[in-house]
Amino acid sequence: MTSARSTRNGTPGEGVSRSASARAPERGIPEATIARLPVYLRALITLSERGIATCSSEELATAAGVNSAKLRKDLSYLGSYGTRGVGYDVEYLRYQIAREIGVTQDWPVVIVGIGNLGHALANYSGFSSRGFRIVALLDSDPARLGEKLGDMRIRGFDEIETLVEELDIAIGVIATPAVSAQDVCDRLVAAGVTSILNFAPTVLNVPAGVDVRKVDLSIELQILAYHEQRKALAFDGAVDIVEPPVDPRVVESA
Amino acid sequence: MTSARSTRNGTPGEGVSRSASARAPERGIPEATIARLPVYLRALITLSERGIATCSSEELATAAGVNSAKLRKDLSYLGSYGTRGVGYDVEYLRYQIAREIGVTQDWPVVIVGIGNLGHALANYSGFSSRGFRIVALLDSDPARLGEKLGDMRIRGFDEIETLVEELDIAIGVIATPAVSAQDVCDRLVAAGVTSILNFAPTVLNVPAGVDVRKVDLSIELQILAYHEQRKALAFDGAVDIVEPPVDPRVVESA
DNA sequence: AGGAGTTTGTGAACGTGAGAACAAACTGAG
DNA sequence: CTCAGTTTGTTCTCACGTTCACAAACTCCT
Ligand SMILES: NC(=O)c1ccc[n+]([C@@H]2O[C@H](COP(=O)([O-])OP(=O)(O)OC[C@H]3O[C@@H](n4cnc5c(N)ncnc54)[C@H](O)[C@@H]3O)[C@@H](O)[C@H]2O)c1
Ligand SMILES: NC(=O)c1ccc[n+]([C@@H]2O[C@H](COP(=O)([O-])OP(=O)(O)OC[C@H]3O[C@@H](n4cnc5c(N)ncnc54)[C@H](O)[C@@H]3O)[C@@H](O)[C@H]2O)c1
Repeated sequence: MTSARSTRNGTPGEGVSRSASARAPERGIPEATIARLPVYLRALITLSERGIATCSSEELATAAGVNSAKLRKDLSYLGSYGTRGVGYDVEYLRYQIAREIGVTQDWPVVIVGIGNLGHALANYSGFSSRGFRIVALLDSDPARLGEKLGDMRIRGFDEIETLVEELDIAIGVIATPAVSAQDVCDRLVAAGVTSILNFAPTVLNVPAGVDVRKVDLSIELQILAYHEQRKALAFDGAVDIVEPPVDPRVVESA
Repeated sequence: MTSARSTRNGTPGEGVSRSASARAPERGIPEATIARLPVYLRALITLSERGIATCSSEELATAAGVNSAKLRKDLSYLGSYGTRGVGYDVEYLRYQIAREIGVTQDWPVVIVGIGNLGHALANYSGFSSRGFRIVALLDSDPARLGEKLGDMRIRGFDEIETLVEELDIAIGVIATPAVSAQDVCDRLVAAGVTSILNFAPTVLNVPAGVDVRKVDLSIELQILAYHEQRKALAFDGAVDIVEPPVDPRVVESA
């Protein structure tokens, strides 16, 4: 499983090579925080594009849609990049977050399964501006091979091993039907891919050391449906279904 | 804001109309549990399709990719639908979860922004089998109007108010560019939509009572990139970057 | 310089979620 | 009926995440 360890694109310089000296803020950042860093990064980019050079935690928090205390605590895990009484330098903080996430350089990405969804992803320009470069489009359907999409061509899934090695690909996107997803996943992992974004509605089994994230639209809709149903019920019949049960003391007289 | 309260499709009968008597298990189900119920539902459907009539919490948990204790606790919020010493009846539990989520009937859904992504969503057959029916495709680009997609036609965004009312639509999907997303959102909410699934990379502001969930692919990739970077660093330079900081006492001699 | 006004970074309180562990409830065999 | 074996539902504990609240650190004005 140690095929593609190479050097990858390790963030250069910037004091990580020390073993255990000076201040070392980058110990363990909570998952919940990591999931929000990209949101902060995006908010900072927006502010930057508007020509704003400095912002307070309050402003940034509003732009990111979170509580300002949470934002400050999140940022404090990265280090102390603000100035009390002033706020944060937008460009500086933007760079620090990008560096922490690891998107100061581009990550090469392969997409497997160029059907409905795969086409949309391949045509999407938003990835390249956010630290990713789609470098390969793979499909197993012979009818699709050779089809051009932008400046790329759909290639056979069999090329996966060669491509992963040659292009040093660490991240793969699965957009095949659910039945093929586990097979594709196994093959990706065997080829050396260690991070997978899965669009197929299946649970993927992967060995330790491989990260999987899933994007499941049906689940998102079902979560919305649950809450929607509750709202409807709150109007219709039982009123006290959302609110706390209202202390009986209040109605003692009746 | 109370335009579209109507009766919606409130789950019929099934003992929810009582005010406060008997056992009332459906008080407050944790968000984390709700997010997993759709996963369990999908696992049950798979088991059902394989002709399996009964399963233990252990088997279902494996199929859903979670810990069995967590699964049992999650299910216990819905009620007591298993049999000790035996397990769960697949069909029965499947129905109970579907009912709890609110997908025993179909929810009508509108998609706004029929570009790359919108086309993929509109062509996707997986929604209809999971409790949702796409009933309208809207776009503001005159060039797209009238285009046929399956058995549906793209209509102008201006029809939103009429459609929401006539078709009793509660759930909307936003697949427009980020710049338009907030406008579209405001208009959807004003028309009576109370649940929104947002694909545009923006934070949406909505009034209380409206639920928003976002699907942000760049964020997912960036989270993967973060972990990927850590893996790479663990090989390269600092080895103890993942492990706890190793007390300085150890190196006291130097 | 000093003091008023801002805003960060963080300690401490609180709430939510995960997992281990076990009693209660069932089955089936003898 | 009893007993061994199985599996659920629940309790308890710990870890994680959120929010409050405030001292520390800065700016700017007088
Ligand atoms: N289209 C959507 O909007 C949407 C929404 C939610 C989920 N999904 C999920 O995303 C996945 C893709 O959806 P889609 O609509 O693009 O499906 P699709 O059928 O249009 O495309 C699937 C593609 O994968 C290819 N493929 C199949 N097996 C393969 C294999 N073993 N190796 C490589 N390629 C293989 C097929 O040739 C096809 O081109 C599905 O799992 C679907 O459930 C799609
Ligand atoms: N395509 C992808 O794979 C992908 C991936 C991640 C995120 N996204 C996001 O999803 C959204 C859609 O992406 P896309 O690639 O389909 O873009 P697109 O440009 O292909 O399509 C956008 C569509 O929205 C329509 N539109 C614009 N303004 C509108 C308005 N005010 N009302 C109604 N319709 C309007 C446009 O006419 C167009 O048809 C974007 O926000 C994008 O960032 C897309």
